[in-house]
Amino acid sequence: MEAVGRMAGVSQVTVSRALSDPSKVSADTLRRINEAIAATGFVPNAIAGALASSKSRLISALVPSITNTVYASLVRAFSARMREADYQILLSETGLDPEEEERTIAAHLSRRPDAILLTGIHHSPRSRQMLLASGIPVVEVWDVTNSPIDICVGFNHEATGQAAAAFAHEQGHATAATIHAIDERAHRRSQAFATRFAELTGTTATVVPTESMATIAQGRAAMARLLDTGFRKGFVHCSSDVMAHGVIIESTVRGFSVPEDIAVLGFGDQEFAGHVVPTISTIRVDREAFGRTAAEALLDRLDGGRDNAGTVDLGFEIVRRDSA
Amino acid sequence: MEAVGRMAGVSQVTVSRALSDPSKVSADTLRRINEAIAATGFVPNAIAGALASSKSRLISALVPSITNTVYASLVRAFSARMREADYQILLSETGLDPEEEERTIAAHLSRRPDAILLTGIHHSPRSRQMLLASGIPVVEVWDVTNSPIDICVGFNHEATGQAAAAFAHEQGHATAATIHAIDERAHRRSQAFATRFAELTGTTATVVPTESMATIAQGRAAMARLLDTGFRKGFVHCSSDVMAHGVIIESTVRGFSVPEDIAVLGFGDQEFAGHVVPTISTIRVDREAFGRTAAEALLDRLDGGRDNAGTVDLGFEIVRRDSA
DNA sequence: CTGTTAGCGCTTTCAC
DNA sequence: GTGAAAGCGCTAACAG
Repeated sequence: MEAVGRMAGVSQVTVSRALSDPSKVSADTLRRINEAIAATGFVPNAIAGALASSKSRLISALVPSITNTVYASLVRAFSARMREADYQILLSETGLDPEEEERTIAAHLSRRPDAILLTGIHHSPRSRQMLLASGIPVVEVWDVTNSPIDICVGFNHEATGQAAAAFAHEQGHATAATIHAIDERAHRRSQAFATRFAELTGTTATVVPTESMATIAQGRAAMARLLDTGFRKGFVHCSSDVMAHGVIIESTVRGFSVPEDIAVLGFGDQEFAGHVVPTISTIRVDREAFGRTAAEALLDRLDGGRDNAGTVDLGFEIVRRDSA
Repeated sequence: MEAVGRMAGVSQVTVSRALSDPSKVSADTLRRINEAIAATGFVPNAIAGALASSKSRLISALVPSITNTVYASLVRAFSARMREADYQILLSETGLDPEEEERTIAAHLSRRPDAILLTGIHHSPRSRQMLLASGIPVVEVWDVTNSPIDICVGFNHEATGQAAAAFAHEQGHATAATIHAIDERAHRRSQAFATRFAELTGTTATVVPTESMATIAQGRAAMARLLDTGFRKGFVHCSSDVMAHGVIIESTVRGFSVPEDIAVLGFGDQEFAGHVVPTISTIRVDREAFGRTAAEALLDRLDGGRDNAGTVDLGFEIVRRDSA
């Protein structure tokens, strides 16, 4: 800035002003400064700016996995909104390990982000403490709780499982199974489904956990195991559309018809769900809305808003298609 | 650090040393400092550190879209490796617009990243200039060129299209079409396919562009259009597995059999390709390898390596399954 | 509208 | 092994 200022015949501060608020500088000065910037190829140093102003214009975002469409589209919507407001996103994957999340949170906080987005509501005590101590707005997405760290935007996972059980029951299914990926929230949806199904029908649903994240291969394998143990007819609740797709394929290949023999309900309403054959009935959650709402809540706070702490439940909706 | 030092009975610099290189501090001092850190909940300010040392330990990464599995898994592998080396990733989507990329590059460079990863080899002149002026290592991934900005890790898109045409020809197909998403590289793969197919068979392949990114719905719609214009038998080259999946679904629904009537070749070897019915023949590129190789090249450079500029072609492979 | 003076919280010399 | 001093490149008051 010093050099740019010299070239434009002004001091360093004036250059700073021209960049941060052009209206504070005379038209002629502004022109000369811009020329000097163009000539030198000057790129302001945001690190120095952040240190001096203690505003980093950086938002940190932590998700379990970015290859999972569900989180990726949430982050996309979140980033897009934050970027409009001139914030950048420091993104990290935390995987499934809370220890890993704790380390990542510490690393992110050292960059002094202006706010932070976390996935889920379970964080280690030390994580909570660091977050609270940092004093920045925190938004937890993709789940709801009565005791958020700060802001929380999500939906009730148990409620989706219960709604799925009611849906199965209404359709007269007397037998059911629930297949879920290795994911704490998927597990809770499955459990809620099984519990409510038992309450409604008196019959226990088989819970089939898989050893990894949701893939078609895992869905097929899980369904294969279920069929091998004698499952012949009934309702299959899946923790994701990808799993459901695998379940449908395996069932069809083995000669069962969907939904007549086996009715399948997915979760997430991913793009393909409405376009494969048979189309997949699913539980829709508006992923983009989570990202957008989380961003708005944070922006409101960053603009001086104080009273929007608390939980927002964005709900869900069962989308009935051909598979169930 | 001042406060931590006071509590531990040492100066601020000693705290700094204890954190950056514990071996420079006596065992006893180290212990007292660590106690003080634990007691105060001190989190070092990486912004100040970066300003003082002019090393940000930040790597910026620009991809067209994070919801596209192809780029997401590439970034995943890249981030994982960089993180092992204690670097964090500043990630942004650039979309399809080069202007947008230029703005994003400027914003990223202002954070003084230690290196930068870009997707593709086409960047605006001003982008190239800023990148060069920044003096940091630059890696371009997912394509190859004879004139990389610095390091380049990718594969030859034209070559994949040509190989696909040869593959179609070997199987005796006399008619062909190629469907591609709105993506410059997908377009080049399609063109290369059409050109080589014409050279080999004397027959022109129909090129079917779609108006958006790859989705099953787009694949189905494109195939519907193709069938509506009289396509009945032949080879369909697709710019992605997702498109291919849509093509297969639409063909099947309309009573055509795959691969007997219509042979379909995808691109990317995504997870589902080997598990849907029929399994999808595809062109595999090792996405994780691109991310990992790019990371290694950057790390080498950041560790003082100087001579690894240039292009690495990681190639591709046709995976023959049931759809073609 | 523009300039001067102080830092922001670290790392980097250079002493001791 | 430890400390003192001098910045890194900006922004934030405060003058004028």
